[in-house]
Amino acid sequence: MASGRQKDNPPDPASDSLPLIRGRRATSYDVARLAGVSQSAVSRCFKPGASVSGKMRERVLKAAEELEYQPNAIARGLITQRSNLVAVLVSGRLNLYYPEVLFRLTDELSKVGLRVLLFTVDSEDEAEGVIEQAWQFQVDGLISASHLSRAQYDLLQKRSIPVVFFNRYFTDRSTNVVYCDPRAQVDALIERLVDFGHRRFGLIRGPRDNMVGFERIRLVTEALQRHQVTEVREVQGDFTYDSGGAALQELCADPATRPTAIICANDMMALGCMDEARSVLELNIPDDLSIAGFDGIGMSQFASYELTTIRQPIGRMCQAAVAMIAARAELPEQSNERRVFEGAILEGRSIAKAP
Amino acid sequence: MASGRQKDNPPDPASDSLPLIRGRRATSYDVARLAGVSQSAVSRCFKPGASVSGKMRERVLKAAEELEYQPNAIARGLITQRSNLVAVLVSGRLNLYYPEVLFRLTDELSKVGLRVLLFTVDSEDEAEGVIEQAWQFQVDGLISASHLSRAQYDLLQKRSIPVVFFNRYFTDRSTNVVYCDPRAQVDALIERLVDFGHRRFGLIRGPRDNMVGFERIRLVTEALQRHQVTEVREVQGDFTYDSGGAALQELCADPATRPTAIICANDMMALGCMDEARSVLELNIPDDLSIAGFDGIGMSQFASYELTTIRQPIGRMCQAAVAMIAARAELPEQSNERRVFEGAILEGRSIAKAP
DNA sequence: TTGCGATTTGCATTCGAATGCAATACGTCT
DNA sequence: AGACGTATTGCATTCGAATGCAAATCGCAA
Repeated sequence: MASGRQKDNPPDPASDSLPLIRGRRATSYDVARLAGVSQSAVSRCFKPGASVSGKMRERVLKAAEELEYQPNAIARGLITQRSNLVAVLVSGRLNLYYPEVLFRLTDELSKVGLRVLLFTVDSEDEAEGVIEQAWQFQVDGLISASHLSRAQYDLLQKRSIPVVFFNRYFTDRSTNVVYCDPRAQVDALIERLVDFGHRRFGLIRGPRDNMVGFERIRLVTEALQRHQVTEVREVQGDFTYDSGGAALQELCADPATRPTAIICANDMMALGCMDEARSVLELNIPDDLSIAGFDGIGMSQFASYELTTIRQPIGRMCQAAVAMIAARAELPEQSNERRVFEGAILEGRSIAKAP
Repeated sequence: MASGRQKDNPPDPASDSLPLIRGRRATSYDVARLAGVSQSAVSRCFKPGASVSGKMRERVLKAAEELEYQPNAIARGLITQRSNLVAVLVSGRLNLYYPEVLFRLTDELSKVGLRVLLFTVDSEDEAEGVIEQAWQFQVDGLISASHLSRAQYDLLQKRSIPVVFFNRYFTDRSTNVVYCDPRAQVDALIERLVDFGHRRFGLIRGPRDNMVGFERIRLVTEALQRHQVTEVREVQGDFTYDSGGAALQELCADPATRPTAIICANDMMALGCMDEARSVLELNIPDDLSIAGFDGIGMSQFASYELTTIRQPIGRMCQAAVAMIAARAELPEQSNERRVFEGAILEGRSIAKAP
């Protein structure tokens, strides 16, 4: 055994012990010593607006480079009370919508010097642990693309951890939130479908606790009412591909009264729907059945689908979320803000005249 | 109002300063004072194997609960030299293969008490910054599902940051790596295709610097040679959906000699291929053209595709990667290890007898 | 050369938890 | 009761960088 075997040469005092195990890193003291200045000076050279003379900065940076010194973010965080970490919470690992968001958020955060501490949850109660972890790591904020219970949210509030919800909002509390309001596009879409002669509609909802999904369907319902469309049936989905197919089956149980147009609360279900329609019900899209969705995920535009959908401006939404969280990391006690973006219709080939 | 209203018995000297701004968190000192013990005792109560009597533990935990104390991971990291952070580096935001991996890795890491610091890169030179950041945050390890240059890798080595590559390997260095060897499945697949009468093959490569993609195509090529298949054409792709379609066009430029079977270095290109074949070339899959891929991403099994592909056991691979990084976070100087997993053929409906 | 204000620099302390070592407390045995 | 061994506990220090304040230095004018 060769390990644990280096404590037998105690003579040397303290200074030249650099060829160390476990790659001991240079500290600001090491740099200070090499440059012949104080540790504070080193610290200042790495702080943007600090008062340092050009000469000093030069010497320190040279020494730092020589030792490959990089400030220790952990130690810095301890003293400044700012970790520069932002917890990002995503759920729905099954929903390919989140990866796009996640990557964008990561990019935007890194542009403002914040790092992503990633958490994933399947169920709501897992969020409990996430909050504890985030708290332990002193995150400067939390961006949640997932549901948080009222109690969980209150806990974050009490600990003054800024929270921004991404595409989630709630009726039981006021929060910071970024989302997309598809009202105008829904109206346009429904108008077009009605003009195309559709009179029987099927709507596929999202999971029950999801306000965004709920709201989308509500907007659709209202628009349909405005057009005096009465034959509207809603069925429940859960945002997954499979649930889209299952929901379609439900809607088409009686072929005589099956809808001629289907609106899904998200794209993934719409894809499931299209596939089920084609491969099981042997319907032609869009000739036999029109289908539309929400989100505008990349896949929806694959040649097999070319889904007509209402896209969210994900890029701008991510920027907004990051701007909001960054501002609150800086100045925690800002009032809540809602940033609402317009959607846009992404023209596909999944809707047509009613058969 | 019943809250925040217990400071009107002022006799005690310094202890009642709790209703603080900016949600000042309780520290181990606060807990110690409340429990009437030393700070060290508190610390020990939160350390698994420490020497604490039952009585003490009980008192401390009660006080901790009352103050909602949670140890500060940042401070702990500073003294223990262990951040419990693992950097995870993913690229190819366009490739839906990574999200699945990312979510699995996150899960597995959290099971062993490690948190994910997420980094995304588009190009290789961005990795430079990632390494600096990871270093600043004292990560205990790095799992890379992305390419790292030799120099970048050496830098990590020098700093003794353990690295595990996920599905990436290199010829110019020995590393820790987890990957899937599809040899057996490639052989079986090619044998089947040849039995089906295919004699003209098209292969779509991955990006040039990607050894995994290269190796896949190499295995295919060798298997074909063993079967005396000589009409094999390779074209270049970059793992994206679009590049799959473009590559197919290239392969089918001359309809007379177009391949009857196509093997793509990943699923995403295979999907692009299928869509291009159907919607532009008006070919039937699998009757006119057989297509196969690699990875086994979720989408490949959507009804529109039902791709025959060679799946990687992502779950086990993620577990392995996490186990490797966790072990090396504990004991850094372990020798490099390669964990190789078998693939599995995922039966779809995208291959058939040659036309 | 002296003096005064404006910069720079260093000193000393701080953040919150972990831990080696010494000091207790506890238990057991004679 | 006395002696000794073990299990707990507390003290003091440490990790690495940031920062308020005081000391030192500089520039410039009189």
